[in-house]
Amino acid sequence: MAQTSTRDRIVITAARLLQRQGYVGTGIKQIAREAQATLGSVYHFFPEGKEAVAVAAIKHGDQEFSALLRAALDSEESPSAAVNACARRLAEALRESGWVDGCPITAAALETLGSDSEIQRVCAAALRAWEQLVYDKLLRSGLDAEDAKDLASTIISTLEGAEVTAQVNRSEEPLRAAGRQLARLVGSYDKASNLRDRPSCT
Amino acid sequence: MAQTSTRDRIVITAARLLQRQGYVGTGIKQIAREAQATLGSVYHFFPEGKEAVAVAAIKHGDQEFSALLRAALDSEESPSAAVNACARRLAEALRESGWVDGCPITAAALETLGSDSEIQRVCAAALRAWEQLVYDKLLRSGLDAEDAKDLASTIISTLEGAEVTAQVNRSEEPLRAAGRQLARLVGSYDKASNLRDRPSCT
DNA sequence: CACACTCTAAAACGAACGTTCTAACTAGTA
DNA sequence: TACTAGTTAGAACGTTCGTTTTAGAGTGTG
Repeated sequence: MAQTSTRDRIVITAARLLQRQGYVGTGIKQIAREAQATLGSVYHFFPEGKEAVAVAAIKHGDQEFSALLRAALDSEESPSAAVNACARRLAEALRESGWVDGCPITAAALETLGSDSEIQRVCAAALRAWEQLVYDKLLRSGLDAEDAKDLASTIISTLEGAEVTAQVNRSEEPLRAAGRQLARLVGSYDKASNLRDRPSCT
Repeated sequence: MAQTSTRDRIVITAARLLQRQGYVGTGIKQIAREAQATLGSVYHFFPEGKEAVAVAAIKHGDQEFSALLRAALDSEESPSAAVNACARRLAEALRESGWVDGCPITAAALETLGSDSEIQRVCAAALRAWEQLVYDKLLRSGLDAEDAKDLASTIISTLEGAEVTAQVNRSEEPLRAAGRQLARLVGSYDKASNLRDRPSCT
């Protein structure tokens, strides 16, 4: 962290703080302090002010989360096991952070719902990107396009919600339960085709 | 609203604002203004300050959400249809509010994760209560206790997450998709027993 | 050396924050 | 009328907010 550029330190620190305290709860002076930068540096790199810092930070969090999701999805071949792996990795990361580092965008997204700020748009884009990752995995596994669309949306929603529930309860269990149930749900689409092809049950 | 007591107006207004802007994003002066009360009144009824107002507001939102959930769960006999009804009613209410009135506690819960404030505890209690409502419905429908526990947790998580996704995307679709998938998931537990009892497939 | 450019430092601005305080108004009771 | 308790009104305190401003280092090029 000492050899990273000042700009990177600001973005990374802002991402962590936004994720934990939300947009309004995070001061630009706090970002500067914890990033070991000065207020002048922050406004030098982000002359448009706080919102620009937040947008960059959310994009950073988006990519980090995408990487985690991609790794988990690629770690298992079957889509149901892959989805379960996502939930398990999220649970692990959440516990290790002391239940504070959850979804990088939820808090900021909820606070800026009323306003039509740029923050809204990057959050929406992040959600869409994550859904696309899941969607692609499901398609590669041979699911119907329409089924995959509904499923991918639900999987992201469930992971999102289970993460919040896990944070509030300070427990991995909501995420683990969500992983199990999502695996069962995804598996039910496989089984449907299995049943169709199985000669003993038609 | 004109004939409700000042205290009630404060609580109801605070609940709406907390739900839309979160805890730090909602000022105590704004609460007083929009509740048509004065700052003196607010501190008269809540001498402990902002946090006490928030706790009362969140408890109010909890009960309102519980009522909606209970009504939806009771509107259908089969558990899968009931869960789907929950999602549909949430989608309806969300659209009617212009995508701003989502889950009454998520925003406040996320902001106060680090601190061990009373707000944390009421939010956790609310989540547990909602889960219990779903759990009871599933038990009444004849599911295993262990299955019902996992399922109820996942259902609440999914509704929670789908609501956020729907808000960010300004669309009912995430909630409707979640409702469909949750219905399928719950139905798969029914079908398991159906399959077991069906003579043509053993 | 001088110059331009990037980056950092620190002080200061008005506005809004949560909170406290005192004063006044409105019943109801004697 | 006088007294009390419950409620409202509004000014004021110190602090922090996001932002602006001005000045000063650091570095490579002419």
